[in-house]
Amino acid sequence: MAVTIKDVAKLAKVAPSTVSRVIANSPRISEKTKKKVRKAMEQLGYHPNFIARSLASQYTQAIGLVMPSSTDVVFQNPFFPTVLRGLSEGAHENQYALTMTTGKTEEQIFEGVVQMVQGRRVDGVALLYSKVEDKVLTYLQDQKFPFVVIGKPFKNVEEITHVDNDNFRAAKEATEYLISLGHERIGFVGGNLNLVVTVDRLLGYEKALREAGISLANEYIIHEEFLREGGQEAVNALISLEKQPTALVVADDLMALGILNTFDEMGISVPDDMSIISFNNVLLSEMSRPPLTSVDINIFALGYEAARSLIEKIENPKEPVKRIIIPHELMIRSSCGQPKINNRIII
Amino acid sequence: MAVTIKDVAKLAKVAPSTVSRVIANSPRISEKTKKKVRKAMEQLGYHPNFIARSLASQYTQAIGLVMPSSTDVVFQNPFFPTVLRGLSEGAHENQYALTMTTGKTEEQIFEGVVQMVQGRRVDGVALLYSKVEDKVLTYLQDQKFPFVVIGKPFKNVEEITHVDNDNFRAAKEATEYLISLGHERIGFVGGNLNLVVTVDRLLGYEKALREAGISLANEYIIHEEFLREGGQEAVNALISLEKQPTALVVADDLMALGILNTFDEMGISVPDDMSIISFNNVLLSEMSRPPLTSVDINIFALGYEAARSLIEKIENPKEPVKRIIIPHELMIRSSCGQPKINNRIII
DNA sequence: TTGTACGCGTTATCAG
DNA sequence: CTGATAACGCGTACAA
Repeated sequence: MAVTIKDVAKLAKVAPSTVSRVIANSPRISEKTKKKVRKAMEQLGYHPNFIARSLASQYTQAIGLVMPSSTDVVFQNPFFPTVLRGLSEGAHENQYALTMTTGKTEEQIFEGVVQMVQGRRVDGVALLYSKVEDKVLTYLQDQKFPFVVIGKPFKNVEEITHVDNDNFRAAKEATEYLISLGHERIGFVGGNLNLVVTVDRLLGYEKALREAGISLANEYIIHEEFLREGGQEAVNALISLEKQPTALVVADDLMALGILNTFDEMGISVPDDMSIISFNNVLLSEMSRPPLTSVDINIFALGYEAARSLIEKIENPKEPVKRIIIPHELMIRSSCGQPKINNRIII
Repeated sequence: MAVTIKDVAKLAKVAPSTVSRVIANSPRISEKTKKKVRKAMEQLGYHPNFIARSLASQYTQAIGLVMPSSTDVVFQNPFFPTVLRGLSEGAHENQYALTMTTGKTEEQIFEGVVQMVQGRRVDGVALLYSKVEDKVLTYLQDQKFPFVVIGKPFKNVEEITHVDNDNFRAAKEATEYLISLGHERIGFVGGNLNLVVTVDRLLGYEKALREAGISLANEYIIHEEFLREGGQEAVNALISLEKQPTALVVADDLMALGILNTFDEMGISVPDDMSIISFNNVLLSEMSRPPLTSVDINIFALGYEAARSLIEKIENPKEPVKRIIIPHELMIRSSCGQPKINNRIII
């Protein structure tokens, strides 16, 4: 059996409770005994047992991460390693551990969350996605269990602490950028409409067009699952139109890659024949040909702030609901070509 | 406070220990009392407290995942979401939870592992990487703590349970494939030599050349950090050679993407002027232009089997050391062109 | 400033 | 088949 607080106490000739207080660095212990106890801990190679501590103190110093369905293509997105990194850093800085749960079906995920929460395995939960009508979210609200969502909650936005980008504005700006380049027939390719982020970006796109006096065309708006196949189908639909768009707002870098590919196979040149702007600015977006103009949403910060705000909420339950908006930034590369109007390049 | 085993006991009019046995589904409890107790649990919405259970039973039903340094570019690799998926599934099937730890520096990672292990937060640990001289690995061995590594351990291969591909053979076959296509000047671009996988693949490459009677050329072997910049520098070095290689074995898909890009910028055509074969077959390898011929190493299976074998080891400490080799498969796409000898395409 | 004693929610041992 | 009772390792009133 491992060395416990009692062993340390015995060696240091103090009571176990004293050792406990030294660990907690209680100010009511004299420096002298602290030194003595610490030396004993050192000698024995003592490490506190988190489990026992959790049971006694009723908190675990761990936060639970809920990932989207692992079968979902979204899961393959480089987005996740990056949020994880942010969450990990935010958690680490506050000495919190990370426990994650996934599942193939929604039901499995839900079960996993219930286990984490009811089993008291974690002090709080971070949802790494946001979709409409989410059972998990409702459950957490009912339980009044501390949680934060990365992305914008589908409803009750005012009551749920969340970390998000202003995706509406980001999409609006992206679209406006295309408009400023002289485009008027602009298409939108989005992912699953169940994801709130898709909706937000769609709305921003529409708003920009409306403000510019460009009428919306339903056939310019397409939704496909993220990634490769999605890209292909989207392109086919778009290309078969009589009046083809000259530019595309694509809701995700990976999907944009797929689209880029399909265009290439069809001999359609990006950006000469078609401009593309997308979102997330994952590492790959600068590795494509042409490199993608993409809206950087600062994924790392999303994770980092999520961890921080969640921990804040855990440690101070009275903390008010917060909405943290991470700034975005348009990264201009080559997929929209040089700025031009009437085919004349502007300098 | 949440509902406990005692509350259930009271309602069902039995002793707490009986409830505990019902939870464990002990065969020594009559069906009648089981029913009665279960009904009470249902009524009260009882969920067992994992923490308390862990303390009493000395096992946590959780496994710890150790990721490589989060600052490392490797971390961005789509490899990780996929192993995670495998691990998650393997763990889930056995009702194990997943706890992860990362860190910016090696020291941080090490600390995290010590916390997990000594803090008794997990029953076993999976290392999601394998590098030379790893402090973490040594520590786990010293502690005789159950663990498994994904990849091949640097040393003591016979004493460490691990899940790996036969990267030596995979690289040999990949190289042989290029040779069979008529190539003789074949370069190798690998990542960090601290990673065992890099070494294995390099050795396989060399073996294939030797067996084919092709002499090794040092200037054909390049090591760069994975990913974009690495690709560029590698290409520059290769291109400036008097006798340029006609084909490249690249140790990672992402790096191959970077290389592909650089070639494109330089006006060098893949596969016409240069063939490329790489490893891992991540989703992106089919999305590049040209789509990459890549060795599929079945990343999901790596994770899945790692979880399974780790859990096996946890639940049966006498389990012998195991080496699990996941089969690989060459996915032929377009980056090596059509098979040809002496410039004549074979059909 | 330190020690004693109890409780956290379970499992496990030992009677019965 | 079931019920007391004692751990598990630590935190914390309360007492000293």
